[in-house]
Amino acid sequence: MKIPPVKGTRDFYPPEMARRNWIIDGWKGISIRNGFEEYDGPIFEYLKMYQIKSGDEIVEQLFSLQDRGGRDLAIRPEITPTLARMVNQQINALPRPIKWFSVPRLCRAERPQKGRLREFFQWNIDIIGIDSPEADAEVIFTSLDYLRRVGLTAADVRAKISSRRLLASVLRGMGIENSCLDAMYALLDKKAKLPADAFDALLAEHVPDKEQATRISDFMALDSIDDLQRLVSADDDTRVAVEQLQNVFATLELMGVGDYCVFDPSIVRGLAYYTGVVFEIHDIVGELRAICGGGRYDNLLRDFGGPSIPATGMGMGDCVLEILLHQKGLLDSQVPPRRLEFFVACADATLAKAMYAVAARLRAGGQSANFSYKLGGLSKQLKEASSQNARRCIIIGQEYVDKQELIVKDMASGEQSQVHVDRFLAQLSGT
RNA sequence: GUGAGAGUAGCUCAGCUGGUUAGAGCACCAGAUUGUGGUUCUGGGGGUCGCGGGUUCGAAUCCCGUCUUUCACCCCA
Repeated sequence: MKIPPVKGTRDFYPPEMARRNWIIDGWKGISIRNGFEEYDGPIFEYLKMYQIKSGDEIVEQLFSLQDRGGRDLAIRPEITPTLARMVNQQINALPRPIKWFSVPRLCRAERPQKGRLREFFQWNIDIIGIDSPEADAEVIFTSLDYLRRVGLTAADVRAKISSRRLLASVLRGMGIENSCLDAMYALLDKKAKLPADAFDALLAEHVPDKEQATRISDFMALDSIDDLQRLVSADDDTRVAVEQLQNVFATLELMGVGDYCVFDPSIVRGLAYYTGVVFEIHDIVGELRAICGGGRYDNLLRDFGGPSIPATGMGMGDCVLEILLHQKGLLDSQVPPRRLEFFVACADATLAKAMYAVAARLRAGGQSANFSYKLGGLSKQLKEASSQNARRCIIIGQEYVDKQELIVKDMASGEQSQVHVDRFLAQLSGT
């Protein structure tokens, strides 16, 4: 019976595994050089944990199960709740600031489409315990630091930055009721996806007052925070939000990634827990869904039963990133190919015992080494060595029987030399 | 959950308005090559044409259903 792979999952054959490792190793390396420490949690949690902030609709998007004790569990669709739980658990013992990263494997029972699968990896970085805009800037910087590192320039990607706090105060300043804010967020979030006239039509539907709609539309058209003052009445709340954003942009400029960044009021982000700065990084054409997104969530730890501690963070999935890197020719050109240090071959089947022994001695010395199971001709063995991308071939022939000497062949240049086996191994471990 | 497209070898695909034994390239295996690889040449294995039903003398081809997949909508932590 042939069993197909599960919908929305991927098999990682060696070439795909090499890509995945390259991406994940890159994430980890960038996290560490930006001063983050790695953590992880279990791949399932209580189902309740994901209902706290998102309600029951989210349950349909979860892979949930009941264990034998009747506990309702869910495979993690995100790691932020786990992070909140872990931090709350040891909050008094943890030195601040908490700068942590993780690369969890996540599952969501959504219908798969381009850049979205049911199982994926997501790089998460979070800074907990700091409420200043510099922390938001650092999260954005670290995201860009990775993208820059893998070869994406300001001509390829754009960090679009806004603020929930700004949005709320501006909309309130325009006379939108507090109770309508969530509906407005959902609407404004669609702006980038819709043609201009379709958006205006939708806006008119939700905001019957023409003047109000025009002001919102004008606000949404801004691409610089400096132009903001002219359009909105600068009450205290707005002023603070603007200052924070200016601070974020100034810091990003100082850190050298200013040209990647732009103010974009249409960045709202889906879920309700964001409280301040929010951002998404997109491909510049806007053809793909967001490469990553994040922002400030100052209430989440409290919502999970802990003290009120500010936090800001980001998540970047591997699916969209991989599509973009592939499109830009930055994937296969950078993923390291399979490499084997040594392939040990023998000129004659009677020398096989020596071949195994030499291969084992190489391995004991920390070198990767293979040999052929088929004791065919030398030509066959070299062919196999070639297909495994071996750097050097060790050929065991009559010289080995006579004088314990190996032939060492450099596969790139074709040059070969003859050397005593003990001296060769000693040289290898010496360097 | 809604809508549209696609399923032929491991992969990318060809296969006319239904007609003998279903093809190519790449990949894989073997030989040319019994002490020297990458190139080349020759040969080989591999298919219940997604599955089930229907129409027909005859179906990879037409019809219905179903599954899978891709894309879009909803949603997007």
